[in-house]
Amino acid sequence: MNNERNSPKEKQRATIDDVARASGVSNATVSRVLSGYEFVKETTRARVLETVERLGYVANLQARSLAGGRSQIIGLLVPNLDNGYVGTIMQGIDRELARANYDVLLYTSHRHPSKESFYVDAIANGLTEGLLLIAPLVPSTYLDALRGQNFPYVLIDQTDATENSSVVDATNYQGAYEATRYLSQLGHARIAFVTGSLAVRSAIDRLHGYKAALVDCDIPVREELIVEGDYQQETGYEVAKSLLQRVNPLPTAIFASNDLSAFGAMDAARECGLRIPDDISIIGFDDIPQASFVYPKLTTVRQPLEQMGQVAVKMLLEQIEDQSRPPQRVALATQLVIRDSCGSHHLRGNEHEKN
Amino acid sequence: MNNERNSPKEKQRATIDDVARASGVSNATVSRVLSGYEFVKETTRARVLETVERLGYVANLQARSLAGGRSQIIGLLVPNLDNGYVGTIMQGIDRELARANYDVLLYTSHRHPSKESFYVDAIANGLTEGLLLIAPLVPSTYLDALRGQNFPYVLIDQTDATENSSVVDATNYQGAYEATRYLSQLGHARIAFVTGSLAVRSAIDRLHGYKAALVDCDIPVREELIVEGDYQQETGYEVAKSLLQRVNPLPTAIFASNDLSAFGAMDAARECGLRIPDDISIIGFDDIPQASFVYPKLTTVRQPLEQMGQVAVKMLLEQIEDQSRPPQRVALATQLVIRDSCGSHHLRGNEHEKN
DNA sequence: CTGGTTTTTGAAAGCGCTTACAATTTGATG
DNA sequence: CATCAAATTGTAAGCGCTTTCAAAAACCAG
Repeated sequence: MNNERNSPKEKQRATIDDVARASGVSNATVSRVLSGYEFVKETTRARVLETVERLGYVANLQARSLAGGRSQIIGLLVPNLDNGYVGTIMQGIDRELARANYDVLLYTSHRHPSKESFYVDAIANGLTEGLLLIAPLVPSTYLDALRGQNFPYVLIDQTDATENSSVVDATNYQGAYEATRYLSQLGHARIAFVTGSLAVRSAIDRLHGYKAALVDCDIPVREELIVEGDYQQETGYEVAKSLLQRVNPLPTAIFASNDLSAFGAMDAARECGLRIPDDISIIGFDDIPQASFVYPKLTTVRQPLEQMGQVAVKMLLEQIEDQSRPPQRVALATQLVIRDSCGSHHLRGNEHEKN
Repeated sequence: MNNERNSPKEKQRATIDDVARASGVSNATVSRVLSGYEFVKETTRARVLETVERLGYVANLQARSLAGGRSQIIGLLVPNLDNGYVGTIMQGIDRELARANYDVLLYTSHRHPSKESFYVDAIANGLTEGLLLIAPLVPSTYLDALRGQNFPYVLIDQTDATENSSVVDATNYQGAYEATRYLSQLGHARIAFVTGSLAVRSAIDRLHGYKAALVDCDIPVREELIVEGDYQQETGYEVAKSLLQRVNPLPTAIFASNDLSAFGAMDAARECGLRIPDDISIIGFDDIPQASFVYPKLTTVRQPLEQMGQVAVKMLLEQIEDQSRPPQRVALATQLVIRDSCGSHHLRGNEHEKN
């Protein structure tokens, strides 16, 4: 039974036919065994599996998916990778995907800044079965295209108020509301706010939450205390700095729309000689890993980032399974995480909370 | 010419045959046009391209790579994603890959903690043309397997002292040497050192560089000033804290093996009531994005992370092009980046450098 | 045993593309 | 205009797998 006619150089990888031959069945049977088809005799199944093991056979993905099977790959479009935000979401995505035995084809949204639609086309046309978009800055024409092809996708922390898309995000409005009320309860009345990029939905929601809470707490909304950032640390630093130099009297608290901005604000405050939280309280949003490692530890509104990733994957897989499933929107609850960066405004000095 | 027999539900995607038919040539010709084959008549090429455009045709990757073409995909194995380190390298990888029109299949190394070899098998067998491994913790059996298959791969910031592998890293020894000497020149003689995981090559090299510099500066190497970390911020915090509580007299400087550890050390120092850099200097390694945004801005040894990613990609692509190309090792130069976290030990007080 | 079911398998037709190899055109030369 | 080489295009054989469809085996009641 000598089927070895490999080239001398490199040993050929075993194909399904090799396995079939070696276990004395047809390739169809091997295929059935491998895809968990029900009606295969137990002994045959065992024999095939043994051969697979022995030959170290691994199915060729391209062939499999070409032939109509699944590629077991989903696409993931991310805006960047240099801070923990996206990474944390990806952690959740990865975990859930591993469970379902899927792999990830990674796309960075800045790659083809010009011909974006072509890009998405390529994604949807490639071997991915579905697409996950994290905080996409993509124009909605993108999504229209995907929807047009009935291609499964889920938005995570989405930008657009796109209808008809499945999306997972957090309760941005409520989170911001609570954070603001928390500051108010600590006695703060001059609460500055650093927004995110206002092109982005979450940023707007957080801003609304902030304002609503002020109103409910009988604190006037003062526009000069609201400055526009873009979720970047550096920008957070800059706008906070200029805010602190410009406004008089100083705010006693700064609410930054995300942790990165909050870090920037912390630096700005310190550079202005303000102690945190003694002279000024700072609160963030997201609770990225670094939040608990800056000094002082940042009080922030936690977004369940990992969980968001997981939920998104589940939704996507369901959609892949049943393409007719209507779009779903899920907003996961945020949670105020009290650490050390906020102090009471009544008890100024050093009696701020620690935990 | 009615070839439309699509199911009513979803519009079928155009295939190469559709394009061929629509432009009155054979699919072989279309294929030639698309793969840039030389001997195609200009007018034909134009006609085909026009049709491609019109039909919005995008080649099916699976089919293409099955048929022996390239998949234009490489695998990327990363240890984690929640700090900027890996992300920054990926930025470089992505940029270079985009240039060559490749995509990335992302693998996280923690996914199949048990059957790792199977995992790598699957990678090498899948549709990737090559593999990039960032700071892999993989046992060398992994690599043996890859090498056995003559599968192209490049290690970035590698763990093992594996021979016969292409690897890209930075001049860890020299970087650590310089940083230490810098501290010495500032007048420090009690310089503590927080290592990385000593299972990792870079950590060992940095430790060696530190020690060598001490020797060259006539400073005795004192083991009690060397504590073992693992490149994590939290661990950096813990070991630095216990160091500061244990050692007397206190070190006047801490050299942490990476920025994350340095951030941890900064927190620990502050909690011990030490001012940075007035009471204690802290220096890191890596220069991840956050380094310039912590307070005070971290003086550190810059690793050209993006560039490392780019170089690795170039090497990998070369290897894919010419599989017989022998492994290459490249160490990119590190560079001391002086910011605000180190002060002179002679001029204590507030005359530390700023830039 | 026999006829009818139910299980289990195999044969063969693609999936969409690349790539020899062969056929056809075109062009240049004598 | 015939001839030969070069340029251009078409034909057809897979790549490795899934999946009908139908045949072969196995099983059961009568």
